Amino acid sequence: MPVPLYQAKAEFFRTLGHPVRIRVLELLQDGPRPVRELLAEIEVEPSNLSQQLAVLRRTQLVTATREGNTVVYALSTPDVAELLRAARRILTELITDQGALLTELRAPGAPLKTR
Amino acid sequence: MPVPLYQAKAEFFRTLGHPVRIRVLELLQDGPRPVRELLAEIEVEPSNLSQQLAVLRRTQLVTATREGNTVVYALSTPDVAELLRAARRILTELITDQGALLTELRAPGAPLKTR
DNA sequence: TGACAACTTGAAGAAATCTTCATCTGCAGT
DNA sequence: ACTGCAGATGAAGATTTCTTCAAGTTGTCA
Repeated sequence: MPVPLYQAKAEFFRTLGHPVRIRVLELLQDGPRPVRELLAEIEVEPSNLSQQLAVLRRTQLVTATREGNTVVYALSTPDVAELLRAARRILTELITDQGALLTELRAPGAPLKTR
Repeated sequence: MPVPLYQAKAEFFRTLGHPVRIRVLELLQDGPRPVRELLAEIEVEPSNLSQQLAVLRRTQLVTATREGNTVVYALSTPDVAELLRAARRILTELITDQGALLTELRAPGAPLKTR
């Protein structure tokens, strides 16, 4: 393997590991969008958004197309949407598990489940 | 949204964004394994592996169980395996799509397409 | 109990990533 | 050509994450 695959995978996940980039990808799930719209929905400075879009472009997760005086971004493959769904499933599960534990901890006198 | 969900997602992906942690998760896809075995397959110092395992434990992606004088790790949910598969699909696609352009991936930002 | 093995933990310097600011490019309208 | 707008880029300081080393647990066995 030219570049260790697990290295590439790690890099890939790291590019997803940023709130703004996640939001961008989620917004693009519903179809292409101009930067202007992304900017309206994500609370971040224009130059910061641009930086994050550049990261997504470098890893080929999105494509940018100039249309007149605006730039339109789109997911480069629908697989990305599927990945985000898989992630959401896991997160939901992990969080509800934790949440259940938390509520039990908050209820004094209630016996803790032991596994 | 209760607590920014996209923040939690980003954190989640960041924990996957490390070569050693990825390898660990992939090895655990085939079932639980003692640290000793992980150590034999991953080229990393014991203390470093331990640090990475701690990260995975904190985010609840894996569980650790002491069995005699060894510690056995396991995926906390099979969904993790599915996520890794989805990631592999995307990566494969992105990489084959690029073909010869792969070399340029590292260097400058991809130029904008013009229409 | 003492020695050893298997891991974990804390801490600190090194390295990577983020945010922000100033500057720059490409396009449209005048 | 000049101006303004939409984004992009480079660079620097702040923040986070990594790696490594020394020291600490916990369990086993003699």
